[in-house]
Amino acid sequence: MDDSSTPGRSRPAQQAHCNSCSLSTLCLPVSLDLTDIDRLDTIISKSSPLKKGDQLFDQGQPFGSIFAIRAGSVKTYSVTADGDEQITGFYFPGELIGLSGMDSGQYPNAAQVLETTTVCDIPFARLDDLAGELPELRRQIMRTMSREIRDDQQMLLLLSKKTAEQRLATFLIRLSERFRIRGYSRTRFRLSMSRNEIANYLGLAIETVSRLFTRFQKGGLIQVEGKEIDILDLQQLYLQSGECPSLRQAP
Amino acid sequence: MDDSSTPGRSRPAQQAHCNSCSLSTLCLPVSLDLTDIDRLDTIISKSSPLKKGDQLFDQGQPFGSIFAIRAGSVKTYSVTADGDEQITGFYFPGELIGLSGMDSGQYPNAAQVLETTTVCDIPFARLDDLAGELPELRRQIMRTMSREIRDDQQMLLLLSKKTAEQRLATFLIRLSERFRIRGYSRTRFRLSMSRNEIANYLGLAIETVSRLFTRFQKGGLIQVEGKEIDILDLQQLYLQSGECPSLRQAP
DNA sequence: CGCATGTTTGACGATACTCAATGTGTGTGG
DNA sequence: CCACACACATTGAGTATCGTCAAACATGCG
Repeated sequence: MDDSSTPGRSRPAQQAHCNSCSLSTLCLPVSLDLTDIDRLDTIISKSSPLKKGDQLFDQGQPFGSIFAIRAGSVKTYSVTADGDEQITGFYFPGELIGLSGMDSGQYPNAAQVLETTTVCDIPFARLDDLAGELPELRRQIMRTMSREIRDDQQMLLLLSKKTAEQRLATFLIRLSERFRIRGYSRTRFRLSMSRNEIANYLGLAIETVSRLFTRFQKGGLIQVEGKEIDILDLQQLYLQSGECPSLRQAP
Repeated sequence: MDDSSTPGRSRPAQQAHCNSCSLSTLCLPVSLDLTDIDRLDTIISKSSPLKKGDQLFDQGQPFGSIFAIRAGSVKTYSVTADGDEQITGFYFPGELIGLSGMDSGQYPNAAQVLETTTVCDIPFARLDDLAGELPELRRQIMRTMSREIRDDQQMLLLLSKKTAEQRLATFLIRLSERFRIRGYSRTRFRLSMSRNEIANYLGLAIETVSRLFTRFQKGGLIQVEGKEIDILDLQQLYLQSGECPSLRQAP
């Protein structure tokens, strides 16, 4: 079996088709016209399905491509000097990964697949060329990076100021919103990451996360069964989260 | 006295001159040729000196410009639902602020001046136009955003995994490096932010920061006198910080 | 079916926070 | 120029939240 750590090589790369992709309103093609999307298509290749645990890229690996998720989910993480990892984000269909590698020429973090996942491989050199010709593409890339900065800073606030309870409530609410935007239920979904990964991401011990799930369930806020979660009282969860309502997007 | 919350308006804006600016190797003009820098100059205006406490922009304010620091220092912070603030970064000469406002059309955080500071006001719409014509400028903007993402993610790691001691050591080391790059001493410098701001940034209580300064001093690592700091044992401080040596830039 | 991995629950303890008082600097006005 | 006020900083004592350790329990895969 061939090495699937460099997606798109394990089998001959397939060309992607943004035009027919249901994610085009969330992903890079936003606000491109059909002609421009076709040009984007020519540089993008779709990976064969990656399976849980496959690396999209490793920390320190030379930066070459950014990746758009077509289906599945991915985590990014940095590794510290003493070997333990810090998860910096979870990514879902339509989202872009790898942009933080642009500056230094190598990925400053690693990306690993959480479940069976397919991605679009977008060679950065070619994307950059295209960005020079298509102003809307350029803007969309920048907007994506801008959003990433904003989201990371929101996480700084969470890690610095919020209690364990608020962190988990915030986490669930943000997931809920992201699923909603993608057309899924905002109250019933599957957590593709493990408790350990949730804990790591939220800066908590796994035991704390486990206890909180139990407490939220006893309080009637949620119903959990393994990775399946059902949010029973989104309103109450929102109050627990300490989130600022003004930052919500208009429906 | 006129409102200086919108710098560049309090007095007639002066044109900036990147060509003669000593920061051009750190700032936006990196890798632009002289002709291109001249074009950049035409859209940039230099602010009159801002004084401690002045706002560069407020959270939620419509996004219009990004700012480059010429002299002084600035903090950015987000405000939570219940009113307390989280500092998301400190910025020094040659660094760019405000890029996170691109996506949503309003600044998701606020920026406040820590000491007497002058900045360059760069209207984003015009910068964006210029980015369409100058590929190197486009790349530099993207690299800047990429670096911001990387730095924020480093902070996530710090807040999530490091002890109070490691956080402060890391903070001092990173400052040291940034001063070195700017041609200042890497062992003696002035902290333009208060203890409170350091504590806030590092996700600690002010008392903890104060105790750590004392402990570091007793341990012979540093010498503090108010805002003046002298790093006596950079090596040891580095060991305390738990930072990964591989991430250091080549000298 | 059994091992491995992941999750839950409990008891205990440490790190860092809160509260409170004292100490130090800085700017203002007499 | 000094005294006062105010913000900022330091130091101490007590405590709470969350992490660590440990064991039982569930889940899933070969």
